[in-house]
Amino acid sequence: MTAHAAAHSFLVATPAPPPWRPSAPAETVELNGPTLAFGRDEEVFGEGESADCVYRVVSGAVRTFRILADGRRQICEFHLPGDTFGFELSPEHHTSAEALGPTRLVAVRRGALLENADTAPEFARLLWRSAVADLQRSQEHVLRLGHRSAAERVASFLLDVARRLGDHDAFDLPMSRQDIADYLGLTIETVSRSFTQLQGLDMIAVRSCRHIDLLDREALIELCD
Amino acid sequence: MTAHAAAHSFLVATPAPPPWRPSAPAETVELNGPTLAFGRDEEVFGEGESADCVYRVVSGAVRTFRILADGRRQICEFHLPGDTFGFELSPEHHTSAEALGPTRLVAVRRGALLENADTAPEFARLLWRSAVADLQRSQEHVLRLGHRSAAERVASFLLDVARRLGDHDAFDLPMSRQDIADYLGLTIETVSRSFTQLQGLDMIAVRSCRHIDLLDREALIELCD
DNA sequence: CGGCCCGTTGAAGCTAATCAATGGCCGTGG
DNA sequence: CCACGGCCATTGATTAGCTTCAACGGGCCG
Repeated sequence: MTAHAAAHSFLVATPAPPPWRPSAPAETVELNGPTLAFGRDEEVFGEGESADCVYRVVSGAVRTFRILADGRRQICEFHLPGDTFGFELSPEHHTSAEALGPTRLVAVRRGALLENADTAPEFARLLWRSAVADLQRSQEHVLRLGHRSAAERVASFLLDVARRLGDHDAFDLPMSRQDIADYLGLTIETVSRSFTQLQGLDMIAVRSCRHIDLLDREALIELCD
Repeated sequence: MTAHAAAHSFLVATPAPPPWRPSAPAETVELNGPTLAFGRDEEVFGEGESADCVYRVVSGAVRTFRILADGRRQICEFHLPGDTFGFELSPEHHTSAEALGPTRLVAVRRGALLENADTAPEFARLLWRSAVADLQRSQEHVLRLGHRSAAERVASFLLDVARRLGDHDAFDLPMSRQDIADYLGLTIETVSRSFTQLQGLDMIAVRSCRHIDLLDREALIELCD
């Protein structure tokens, strides 16, 4: 159904030479292979489509989401460079995925983990860690949504995005206010007011819509635990 | 630190004889081995403790949660019979886990997936599917929390628990109202009012605090998509 | 320069939180 | 067996915060 479906069959991912070390903070194994390119709002996969592959973000960003019966959109997760997404139990995806802007992805066939466990253990380990990492991001998102005020959700969101983009104090948000609202379970107006509020408290500076400076990380962390 | 820590070293999990079939709805591979017994509110593991094992629920139920700085408790997930929990990237657990009532668990050493991928592929596949299932439950929970009213959250929660307990119209909730509130990001009063409201709409019957009848599944499903 | 899209700001309404009190179930002890 | 006490759940009244509806502003592109 999707334009890139035919490309999947010859996509490969090979383990890199250095051995895996348990304490290494950065990935020591990389996925290589041809990348798929997507433009802004372009669909990677749709809800109900066959889930043949999982995807690793090389550059850009992706949202996975579901459209509810009343038309509201809930974004399950944003996937940033290094993240892997699309893990499914069933043969079909139960979310849709779209690129936020120009994005490059590597696709990996489902089942590659178990098939390669003996011949390429580092590769299997990487896929395993990717799935567990995806699980942990989802659990953190639950903590972000449960019984928390709008400002707390936005503060937690900004700290999370900053960390995942390299942990700098200044960064560009890859997503719109509407995306953030649909991610945090708020309205676009409430998100906007929360940005203004955090700026008034000198915790952040909003240099432009997308460009954020974290001025007081301690205060932001305290705000959301 | 925990009372059962010494037992972990000799816990085993062996694949069952029947071969794995992709389309089988029920698990065709089972984890066997000694079970750990827990009483009501007893701790399985605590936040920050070493994460040596993952756990499969044999009977009873478990909550995983975090205590926030202001004292509020966010329950990340309830784990019912057949569910596996405790997957971690880091060497330590980042949530705590407690039994809701009398509960039996099987513990599986971390790394058992990759170690056994060649010698016991069905077992490795089961662990892999368990982790992905845990991920999917977490993602469904995000959908349950994001931008939904109290009644919608409770309806979705009841349908989910009913399905996971065998999909009968009558069942007993293994958790208290406070547990439900901390799971759905609501207060205990709002949860109680939502139960009353759903009962007034003849969608459910609350025979006792814990015993629920689903009277109109269609309406409940429509309420929460 | 003009139009459009996205984000921000303002005012009013509504939902859930909070504060407070009552009711019901169950264990213990009289 | 019944009485009492404690815990949990329910219900009521008020408050706070988010949503909704509406208007304005500012950047970007034709």
